[in-house]
Amino acid sequence: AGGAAAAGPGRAEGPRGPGAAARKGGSRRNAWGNQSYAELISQAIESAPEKRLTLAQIYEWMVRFVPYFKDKGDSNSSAGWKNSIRHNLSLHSKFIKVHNEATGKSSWWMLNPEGGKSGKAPRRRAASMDNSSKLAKVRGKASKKKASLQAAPEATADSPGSQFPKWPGSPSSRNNEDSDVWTSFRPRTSSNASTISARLSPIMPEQDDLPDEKLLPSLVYSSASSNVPPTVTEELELIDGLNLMSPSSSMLPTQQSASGGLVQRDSSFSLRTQNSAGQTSTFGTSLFNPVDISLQSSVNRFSGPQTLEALLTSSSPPPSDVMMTQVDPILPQTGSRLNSQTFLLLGGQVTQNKTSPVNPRGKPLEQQSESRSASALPSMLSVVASPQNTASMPTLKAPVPAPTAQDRLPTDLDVDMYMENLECDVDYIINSDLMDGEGLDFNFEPILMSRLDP
DNA sequence: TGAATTAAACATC
DNA sequence: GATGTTTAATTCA
Repeated sequence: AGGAAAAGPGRAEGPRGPGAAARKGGSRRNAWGNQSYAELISQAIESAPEKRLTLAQIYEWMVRFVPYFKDKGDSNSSAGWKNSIRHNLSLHSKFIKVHNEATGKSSWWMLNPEGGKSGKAPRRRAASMDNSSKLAKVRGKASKKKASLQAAPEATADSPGSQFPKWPGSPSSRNNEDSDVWTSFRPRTSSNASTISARLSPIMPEQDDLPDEKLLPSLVYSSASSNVPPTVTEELELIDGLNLMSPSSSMLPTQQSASGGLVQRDSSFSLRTQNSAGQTSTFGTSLFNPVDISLQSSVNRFSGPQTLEALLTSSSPPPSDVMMTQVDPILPQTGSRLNSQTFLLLGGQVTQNKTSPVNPRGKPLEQQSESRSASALPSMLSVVASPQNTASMPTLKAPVPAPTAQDRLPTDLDVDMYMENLECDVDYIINSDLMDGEGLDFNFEPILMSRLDP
């Protein structure tokens, strides 16, 4: 769940598993550290407010945030690793490709909300297929691909999951684009597609009842880009007629977070710029890491206990430091600092960075900064730091201790439950207030019940 | 043995 | 040429 990043696994717990990699004190698994390409990619995507990046942006991210690739951005030295990046994107089901009609360029790559495990796509491993079966199983890749990419979305309407609901809120989503935003899941993930789309709905418990608390964040969010003009609201509503509608305005800072992760408005803290191609680049903020992600999730879901606590008690001190981080994003000069920060996140490779105050690329940051350096400002905290999220800022201070089995002791649990209740209530309230009931059936009952169920 | 890296063939735009 | 998909060889835990 939660894609690579979020969910438990967060990574392919392969033999080299999470642990191995990250902890393997000392030795690095790869030249850049212990993270796998898939993890790096996941982080890159996660770092984008919209949780999606084009291939080129992923490359960029690598070059900017992973020292090892810093000097390997040129075409000469990049062939290899870029090939690997592409290979990984295609190979792992945790990455999904979303058609990018807006720019007419490459697709967006996102994390599969389904998690896709780090693993291999369902399809993969046709390993020992003979040619004939291979061809058959290729699922008419070529043709189909083309069809899916060019034909109207509804083309495959019947094939379960081959379709994806409109995807509003693309960073670059301009009104007209929104309507065209659709995804074309590769056959590989088609089996999940329906599920995925289903998950867009805030309440998607049925699907696999999994208490997968972390699924949502990664997907649900983007619909919300706050830059989506009110007029777009209707479109948003198309998606399951749920949560997506709030964006227009209404959401108040606190409400946002209160909406229980159903709608994450990130634009507020995302840095978004347009490059020459007119393509909007948004990068993000919260950089990586399962931890960070979970943090994000928590935030979205009302920030979890701590925040709530803070809210309720209003005793938590305004995280001034947080503010600072939030600010940094503006400057290019933060490059070095950034990097170190980044690195911290990148699997604890602090060593490497720390020592090398990186000057983010010899070249004038400006250009990049101009168009995307924003990305760089991975003030991992920004997510919460945004003014809008002020309320939840405190969360940062207490970097969510990944809930361990122990943490999940009754007591905490109770608190969580309590929180969750609040979350739902708030949600309910918000929704009712903002949506006039409009026949939207937000029935949290089941959820609550099940959660409360001892 | 499976996950991951790397290389490369091949297709599409 | 960039982007994507696949296959295969190889390494590693």
